Amino acid sequence: MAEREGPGEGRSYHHGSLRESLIATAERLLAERGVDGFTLRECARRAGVSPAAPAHHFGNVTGLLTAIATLGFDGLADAMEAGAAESDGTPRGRLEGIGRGYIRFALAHPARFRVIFGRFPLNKAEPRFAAAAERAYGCLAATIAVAAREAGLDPDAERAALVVAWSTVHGFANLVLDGQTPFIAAGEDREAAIEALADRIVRLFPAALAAGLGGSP
Amino acid sequence: MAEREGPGEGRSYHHGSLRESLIATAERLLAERGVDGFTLRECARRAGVSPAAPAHHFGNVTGLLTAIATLGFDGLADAMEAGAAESDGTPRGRLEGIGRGYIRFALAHPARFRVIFGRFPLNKAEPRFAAAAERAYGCLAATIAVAAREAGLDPDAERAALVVAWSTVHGFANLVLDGQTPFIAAGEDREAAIEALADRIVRLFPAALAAGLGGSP
DNA sequence: TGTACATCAGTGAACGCGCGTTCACTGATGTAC
DNA sequence: TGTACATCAGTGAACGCGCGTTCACTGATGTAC
Repeated sequence: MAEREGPGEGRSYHHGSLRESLIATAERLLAERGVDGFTLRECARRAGVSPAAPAHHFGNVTGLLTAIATLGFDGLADAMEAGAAESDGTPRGRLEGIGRGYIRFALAHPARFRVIFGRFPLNKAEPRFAAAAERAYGCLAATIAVAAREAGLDPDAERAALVVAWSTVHGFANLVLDGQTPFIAAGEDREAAIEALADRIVRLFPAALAAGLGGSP
Repeated sequence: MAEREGPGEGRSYHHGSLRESLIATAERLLAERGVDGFTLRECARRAGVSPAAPAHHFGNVTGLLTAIATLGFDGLADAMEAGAAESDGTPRGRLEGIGRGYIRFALAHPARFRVIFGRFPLNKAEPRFAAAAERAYGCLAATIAVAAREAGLDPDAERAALVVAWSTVHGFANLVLDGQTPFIAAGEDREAAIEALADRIVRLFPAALAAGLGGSP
């Protein structure tokens, strides 16, 4: 993955895997410097390549970001499916599992997560991108649908359940990624606290949903 | 507020309220164009003023953003307090109220909300900014503390309750602001759907929290 | 009520910079015969 | 197995642009006497 960053040492004329290398570099740059500070030239520089090289693979900056976003939606769907597969297989267990997967993915791949949900210029008509986005959302919706059927929710309540579940994991991921964690004490082990909180959130929300949605006026 | 945008028509040499005008312009620009597309020069241009003028009021771009963020935290605290004041006054009611206020603020002032939580360059040591930030967080924490005491939560559970509540409203606000609302049908009245969902979320979460947190292993 | 003068709040030209993209090019690769 | 040649994947210089900030300046305002 970091195979050919920085110029020099044994370069041949052809890079060999510039496409992948540029994506990896772009992700690192986004994670480090945020939305600003991300430039195509800087990506090229870090990949040890001339500023014109990326155009051969991505056309322009939107193309590169769209490639990252596609990886993002696919990875998000994978992570949610993996989370569901780890669960006990019950509708609630699977709901908990996709929540776990969602948070795990966001924290493991901040750049992909941000590119998906921030308002970056993306080529949303690109077929692989559109397919990946639909797959990720479909995974969430299907899992909620099963849990909602089990809980006997009407369509309005089902939609509210989806929005609450999604909002909760999405909000938590964003707060952590944006460093908005005043609830973690100064001396505390940050990593451990985040993991424990994620676990509590995720164990909580399917039960809370079913309970709360059942009996509200 | 839009009193003196665009040059011409009756300008005197002195603007009169350039500071306020620049803040308003910057917010509009941020809401329109997002993080990129926001530049100090464009603000000055829209305020009908030379590119050097903002420096007299804000020093530099970080100063302007910090001023917006200060308004943001103060407005967020105000909105939460107003939400709590509208409630029935019970701990759960007040918790529901601050959630309502949080969402209301975020949707009404997208730029302020984003500047607070995005990773913009801010002068966090600026006293008024720091005070506003602390006030907003304090409002959330105090309301949760009362509700947690009533529900008999231990400190770990109280913290989880805070994080869940905050995450939920924060996540919903972000999804809506980022246009990530595939759960709203194409033909549907978007405004109305968002309001109805916000209402359901907010009515749900205090009850769900108390129920869910009580009996988890 | 006037007047001198300090201070405030703007101007506009200029700076150096890094950006995305284009262009004609060239070295490397792979394929047809 | 060789060889001609098309295609691929890079180079590096150049373009025009808009940016944040600086600078010396000037018009307007407000205050002391």
